Amino acid sequence: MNIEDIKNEILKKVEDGIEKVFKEKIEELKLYLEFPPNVNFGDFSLNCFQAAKKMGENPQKIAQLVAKEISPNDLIEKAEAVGPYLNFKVKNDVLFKSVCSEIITKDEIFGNSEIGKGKRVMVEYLSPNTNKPLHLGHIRNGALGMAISNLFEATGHAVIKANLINDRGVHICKSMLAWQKWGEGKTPESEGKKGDHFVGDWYVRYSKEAEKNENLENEVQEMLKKWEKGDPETLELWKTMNSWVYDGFGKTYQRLGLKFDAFYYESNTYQLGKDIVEEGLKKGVFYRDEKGAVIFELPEEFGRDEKGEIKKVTLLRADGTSVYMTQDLGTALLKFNEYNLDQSIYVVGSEQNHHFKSLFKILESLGYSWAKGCEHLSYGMVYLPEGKMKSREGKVVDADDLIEEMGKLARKEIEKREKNLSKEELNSRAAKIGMGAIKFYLLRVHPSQDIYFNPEESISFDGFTGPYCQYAYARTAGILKNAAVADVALADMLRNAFLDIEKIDFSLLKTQEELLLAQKLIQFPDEIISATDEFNPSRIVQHIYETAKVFNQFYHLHPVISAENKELAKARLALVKATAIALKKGLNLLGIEELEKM
RNA sequence: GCCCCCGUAGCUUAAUGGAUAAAGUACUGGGCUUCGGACCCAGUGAUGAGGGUUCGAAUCCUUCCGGGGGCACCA
Repeated sequence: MNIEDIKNEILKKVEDGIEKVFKEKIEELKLYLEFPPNVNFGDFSLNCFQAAKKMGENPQKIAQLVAKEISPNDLIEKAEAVGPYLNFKVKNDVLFKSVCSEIITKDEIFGNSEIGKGKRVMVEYLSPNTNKPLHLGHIRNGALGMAISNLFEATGHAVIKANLINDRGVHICKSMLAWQKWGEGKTPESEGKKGDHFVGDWYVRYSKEAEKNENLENEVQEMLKKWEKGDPETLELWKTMNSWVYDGFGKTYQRLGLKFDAFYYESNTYQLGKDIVEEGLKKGVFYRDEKGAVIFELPEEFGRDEKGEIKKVTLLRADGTSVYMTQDLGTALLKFNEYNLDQSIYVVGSEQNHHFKSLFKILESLGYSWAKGCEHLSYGMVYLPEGKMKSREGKVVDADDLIEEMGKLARKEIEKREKNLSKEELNSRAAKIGMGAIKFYLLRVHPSQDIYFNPEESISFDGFTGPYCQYAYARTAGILKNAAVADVALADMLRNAFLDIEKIDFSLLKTQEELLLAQKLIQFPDEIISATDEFNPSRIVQHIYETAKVFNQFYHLHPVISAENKELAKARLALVKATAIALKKGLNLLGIEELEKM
């Protein structure tokens, strides 16, 4: 019997009870079980408010009368009405056996579901510009993008992770112009610099020079026109500098554990965008204004501008050059054409809420039926202590610097505890712990929440942090490893991968900590589904943290290997194994690696 | 001017309209003869202000106060 079976069986009892007492058609009530907020309320609970509303009955009365109908059996120990709630306590041995054997049998696929089976989803994330290195905001975006992709995969969707590279435009021309003017033929190689940082330096140089020289702006516009016309020299420079950037980005992706299945380049999609604009003109969805620019009028729901006029979006400048929106139209169509998507998710900051709302409205107005599958996963800004990050002013937390810094701190902590580690082992552990801390810190709050980056808190390894959860996992690994050498019977069980789990006497598990732990494990699969539905990985963060916390409490009070007797040791070992699997799964969903030793 | 988001403990956050508002951090005090102390236990401490809807509001509506983001030819 697995967890789903238990829930279904309880629900069946409830439905039978309601049918008997109230003669109601239970199909229309759509009953479902919840998890009570407190261990003392049992393992599962039915909130009677919903049913009461539909039945026109008093929720207390429903809870009480139905409770009387449900007598204890070999599954249910107690059904109890507490106010408007109907709480269920499942027999401990059934509960522990179900959860442990299900998790251990499923192992890596524990928590997975098939609710998204047959659905194709694209997650576009990161989407960097090729004029400067990645910064803290990109790390948040990358962490979110990977976590969301992992969640959709775990719920059975076919996921395509896409990176839309913003490789053209004025901003790119700025670094190109600066290098052309003052670069003296230098390269990342000649300067011993990572390519993206090298190019970024020229972007900063441009901004500084432009303050003194207004004419530079015109030169940049000239360069952009030359680029759009396909001037060979300009294209050559563009290709060279972009290749330096990609080289640098590749290294950062690897450090961050970011993966992509598809790359889109705006230099490839803006032409398609222009075609769509032409088509929209013909259909009369857009119009040309007196200057010659192509315009879309937003509907009333978007509000009015300061003059009280309807709001507009420019789709093509009067000189025929494309804008951001032009490119996004092209890319959107390309995505759906190439991958036959059901859903297309854009992981982009909340400052672009208006842009994406407009984009989706335009696609809908053009009559694309797939437009309703477009969704903006909007996330909050990352603020530095001094204010918003501004790359033009060099006020950013550089991604590579931060990763390096976190690795250093983790290394220091490891060396405090364990000397004489090989350099490879030390660096490998430090990288996992450092990255775990950053990702956890950025994912632990709701995506829409702005983050005020607190350097001290972000580098902490104590409390509600990634390393805390990794540490709990390392403890489970320690127990499993030690059990294998300490005791023949336990070693046998581990070697057989708990094949004889049926013989374990789970009725020996009686403590509150063991029960709390089992409840956290039971709730995990539902959390994965909710986190996916809500586009909210912080639910997983919260849940694995709570699991780790309960495990630490259990660990502190109840010895496993040296338990009072061998049978109890076996049961606890199975619970530890199940916890290990769940913690690893949770961390991996967040893109955080687990460690056997820290 | 208009639109959107936010305001919970000193600080950072949590809570499908539902059970005693939950954690971390900071502060105070306690815990290693034990499978790893990056740990565990205890204490102090909160829904910006007013009005409304509801059996029930941190959550919905409204006014005010405070903070952030956005408002076509930047991305």
